[in-house]
Parts: sequence; C-alpha cells; structure tokens
Amino acid sequence: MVGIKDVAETAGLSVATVSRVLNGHPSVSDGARERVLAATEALGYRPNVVARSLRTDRTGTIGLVISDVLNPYFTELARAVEEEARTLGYSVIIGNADERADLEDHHVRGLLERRIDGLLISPADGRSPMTLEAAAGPTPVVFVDRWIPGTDVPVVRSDGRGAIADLVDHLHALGHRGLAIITGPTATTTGRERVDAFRAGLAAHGLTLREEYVGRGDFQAESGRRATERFLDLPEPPDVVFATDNLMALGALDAIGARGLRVPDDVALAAFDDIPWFSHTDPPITTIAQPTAELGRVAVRALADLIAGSPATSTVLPAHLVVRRSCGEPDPEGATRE
Amino acid sequence: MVGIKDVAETAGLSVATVSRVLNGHPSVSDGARERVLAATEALGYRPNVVARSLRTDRTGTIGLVISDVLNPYFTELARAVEEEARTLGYSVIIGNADERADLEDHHVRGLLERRIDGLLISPADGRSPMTLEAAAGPTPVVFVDRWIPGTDVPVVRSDGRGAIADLVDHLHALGHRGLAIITGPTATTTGRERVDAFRAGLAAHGLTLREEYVGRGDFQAESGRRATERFLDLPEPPDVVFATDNLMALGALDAIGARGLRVPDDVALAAFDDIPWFSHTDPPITTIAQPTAELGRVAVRALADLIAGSPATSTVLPAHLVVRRSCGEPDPEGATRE
DNA sequence: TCCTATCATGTAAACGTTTCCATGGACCCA
DNA sequence: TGGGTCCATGGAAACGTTTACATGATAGGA
Repeated sequence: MVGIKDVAETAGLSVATVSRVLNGHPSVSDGARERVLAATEALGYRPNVVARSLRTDRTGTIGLVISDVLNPYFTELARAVEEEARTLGYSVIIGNADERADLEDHHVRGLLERRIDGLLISPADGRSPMTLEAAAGPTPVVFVDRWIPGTDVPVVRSDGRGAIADLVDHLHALGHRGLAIITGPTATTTGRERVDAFRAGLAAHGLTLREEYVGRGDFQAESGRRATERFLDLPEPPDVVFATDNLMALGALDAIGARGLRVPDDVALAAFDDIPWFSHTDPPITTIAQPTAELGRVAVRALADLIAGSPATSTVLPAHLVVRRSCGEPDPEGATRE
Repeated sequence: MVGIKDVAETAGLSVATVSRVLNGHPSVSDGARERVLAATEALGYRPNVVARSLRTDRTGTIGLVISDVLNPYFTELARAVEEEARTLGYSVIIGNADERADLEDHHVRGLLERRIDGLLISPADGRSPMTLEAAAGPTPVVFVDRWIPGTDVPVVRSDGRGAIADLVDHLHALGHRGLAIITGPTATTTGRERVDAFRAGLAAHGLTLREEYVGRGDFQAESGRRATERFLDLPEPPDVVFATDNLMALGALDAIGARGLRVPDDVALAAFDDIPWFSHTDPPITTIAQPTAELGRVAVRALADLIAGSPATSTVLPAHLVVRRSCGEPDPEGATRE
C-alpha cells in the first residue's frame, strides 16, 4: 500500500509537509501543495485512517447499538442517526443487539475497543455490564429511546404517556371496555412506561387493567402472536388489544387472522410506533407515532456536544395518536385523522 | 487510557509476554498468564484495536454498502450479513447509499480508508468511480444482489427470471392481458433483469409490453406512486401492475387507494421481494420471494474465502413465486400458496 | 556429565500517521 | 545594515500494538 512516505518521495518533500497539505495546514507553499496533490493523484494514495486514529486518538466514528435492526422503528432511527452524523463529519457503526443482553455486551465492548469517539445506545435493560461500564467510563455516551435509570447519561427519547392517555380516551369513547395490552420486556424503560400509562389511562375512566389482559411480550412479532392467542382463548376475550410496538402488532394481526376473526369487528387493535405499512394493513391501524427521525438527529447532536466537551442536555419529545380504522369508526372529534 | 505497557508493569512482565497472553500464544507459562490476566482485570484494560490493526494490517471488519437501509429487503440482508460475519469473527460496518452514486462513493471510499478486510457491495449502477476502483483494487470485494458487468468480482445474487415467468403465467391464467411494470433504475442489473424477464414472459404468451405500460421507478415508494398514477390516467389503464420491488409496491398501493380503487377488482398488483407485511396488506400481495438471508450468508462466506486467499465462487440462488390474493383468485394448480 | 533442543521471556523494530521543535530564508522596520 | 518576525520546511518522536530475534534456563539424550 502506498503511504505518505511514498508521496513525500515522489513529491520531493518531507512527510511532514505532505501531512500538512493533506490536513489543510495553512503554512505550506502553493508549489508544495501542488506537487503533493499531483503525487497523491499519481500514486493513488489513500490515507490510512487506522494510523491517523492511533496518532490523533480520534476515529471520527460513533457507535450505535440498537435492539433490533429488523424493527422498522429502529431502522428509521438508524438512518436518521447516520444522516445527521455524516453532516457532522462522523461515520456510524451499527450494532444490532437483537434484544439480547449478551449481544448488547458484545457490541458495546467491540465499539469501545475500536475507540469510537462516542456511543449511542438504546439499552435493552440495565443488565448489560458493558453498557453500565460504558455509561460510567470516559467515552461519551447518550441513551436514545430507552435509558437506564440511575445513570447520569443524557437521554433522548419520546414520551408516550400523553398519547397513550389519548388512545385510552379514544377507545373508551368507542365503547370499548375490555382493554388488553401486550407489553415489552418490563426491564426496558419504554416497556414499563407504556404499560403504566395504559393502566393510568384506564384508571382515569374508572377501569382497572385485568391481570389476564396483560400479555408479556418482548417487542418481537412472535411474542405478539402468542400473547394474542392467549387473549383469544380466554373465556371472556378483550375488546381491544394494544400492542406496545409495531412488530408485536404484526404478530397480533397474524393471530387474529389465523382464527378468521375480523379487525375491528371481532377485536380491535392499536399499536405503538407508526410505520408506513400500518396505513396499508387490513384495516389500517390506529397507532401512536413517535418523531423517530428527529429523535435520532437530536441524539447525534447531543453526542457531538459531549464529544466536543460541552455538557449535553437530555431531550424528551412528545408522541401523538394517529387514529385509523382498527378500533372502530373514529370518534367525530378526535386526534389526528388519516 | 491504560495500555499493554501498564499491564506489563503491574504484572511485572514485559509487554511482549502480555501481548502473547492476550493473543493466546502457546509459549507462555501458567504463572505469567495468571498474573497478566489479574493485571488486565485490575486495571480494566481494554485492547486498542486501532493500534493492533495498524500493526497487523487486519481490522477484523468488513464493509457492507447497500442501496437503502429503509428497504426491508436490504435490512434483512444486512442482518444476515452481520450474523454470519460475527460467527466468522468479523464486525460489519454498514454504509447506506440511498440509491445515490455520490453516497455510494462516499461510503466505499470511507471504508477503504478504514482499511476494512473486505467489502460487500450492492452497486447502484456502474457509475460510481470508487466502486469500480475498489473492484479493481487489492481489497477483496464481493457483489451481492446487484453487480457490475465487466468486472471480475464474485457475485452472490438471486435469479428472478424463472419466478417472473411463473408470475406472468399466473397472471395470464387469471385472464389478465394488460400487464404493466414499474421498473427500477435500468442501470442496475436487477432493474434490467426484471423488466427483461417480464417482457420475455409476455412474449411467451404472444403478448408485447406496451411502451406506456412501462413505468420508470427508482426502487423507492414515491416513484411507485407516481408511476401508478400515470398508469391509472391512461385512457386504457392496465389490468395488472407489477412493481419490481417492495417499496414501489407500497407506493402503488397508496396511489390505488387514493383513487378509491380496489385491488384486485379494479387493478391487480404484484411485487418483487417478499416481506412479512405483504401478508397483511389489503389484500395480501402476490410476490416473488428471494432467499434474502441465505444470500447474505453466502456472500459473507465468499468474502471470507477471498480474504483468506482462496478464490471465491459466484452463486446464484433461485427466487420463487408466492401467490396471494392481489391478482385475483389463485389458479387451482399454481405455485406456492399462502 | 556435556551438548542440544525446547521453552519462557525480554528487547527493540515496525506499522503510517501527526506534530513538536529546530532551522534557514525572506521580509520588514528602524 | 542589522535585528527581529514570520513562514515554509524537515527531522524525529510518539501513538499502542505485534513479532522477529536474542537470551538464558531447563530438560533430555548420549
């Protein structure tokens, strides 16, 4: 591989000068600059980022560890993160934890060893030792979407409570009383928040969340299917199933369809996370939409601040209800309609 | 940051011995090994992969440049690639080209400068100079899904011709004669292959593909919508629209729904690329499914071979037709049914 | 008992950069 | 004309590893 040394040789200059040209250092003559650029061109020189990183202790890279790439929510998040990072001059390395603590560990460790400049994590739960270590260590860390209570890491997330209250109001207004929920892992902050808000919403209408109407899921499609099947097997099945992420909603749809039941006539369905496909399902699904891309952008900027040495602030953005047809005819004066 | 030197000091050994322990070199005494491990533990030592890579000229990383992370097809591909790479001891850095040659260039250049051990590319077209340079250069490269004719880079892809012929047969058997297609960029190999196979399929039934029934898309949803709108504006709209990827099918669905038309009664719809959502759309969509995950795994193994110095072989895997309801009632003896 | 092979360990070079410091020349001002 | 400043350039150290080579010790075979 051709290095800076070869360039220096053909340009008839020292490596120091070549380096200066390559880094836009002001103190270099036009003649030298020209000769260096000509040499790099002629030799097809390509800088060795590895060597540069070793010397400068900066990799120009940030890590992003998410729970599940296959989940369209995280895909969109990842895309926004990469885009914003690129405009700020950073590359992004994505680690897919697949909702597994061991994989989360694996990726966080790998990224730290790679000496990324900063780390964006959506922690599965508080039980990944490496994540905790990273949160406490010297590398800048920002949590996105989910967070770990008790750490003093900045968090960029959306608050679904208001939207969930709106959802319960909506369901109540449509006459539904038997409300069931498929939760995520209760170890995740988002998992807990969503079921808590749901329960609070019911309480506001004088209803309580029946124990058998709580299905424990793991944010993956298969768990949504199983939970829904259990609901439908109950002597008194619920009127509505609220899946707390889009994949579990997909599983629920599967389970309902497999029994030949219709949404919303036989059972209504609502989901957390809005994705394009939800306007094309049969029927279109009422959802709670997060400002996903904005979340990603804000998180990157917070991380960049942290890397630059300034303190980063946590951000909470609101989610909102998107009423479609999967819970019955929309109430006349409701939230956003599609 | 604590380095191998600090570990050596606290262990009372030389850096060479520490390095040997860390790399599992056989020639090291049990006592030394123990002391080193104790020291790493005590100091919280974390190896510096950057320095290691500089010395060994191996990064343990492969690059993956795809056209669009938001496309579920590529998401699934990326996930499979990461999984297989991980079992082989590699990390993956994903670059999202967003169907833009300049972004493809940007990512390929960045990955080469990062000195990745090998590169997996799904090239948008043959017009990215960096991709061509990479293909000709010393870094091992494998093309996946799409490829660039004229290069001698191994290719791992699926062949959709047979399945497209099956699709045309299926449509013909259902009585459809006005067949329209939304193509991808004709600069991509997959884009060309799909329209060619479609035209050939029609020819086999004595039909020709009318010029106004060819919509030029770009593999993104919006282009599918626009192409479909143009089809529907024709004095004689087509009976069937075949979208050559899943996002354009989503756009088509949008356009059809926006006019209050029904699938398949008013216009039938079929798509290339099968994704879970297609069984939940209204109606479920007839598609051509690729062995996406397998494609990713095979590509990684081919690349690993190349990196190891062995010649890699190209692979072509077959796609197959999945009949659902979006083209009308399935013919009694058809392809795979769902 | 001596020679040799084997083994555990250490020393130091090398990987490709960036950057501190030194050097010499040109220029400016008095 | 002399002294000082600034600028372009080069030499060399440093970043944290791995590894070739050297060394001393230990053991095994004759």
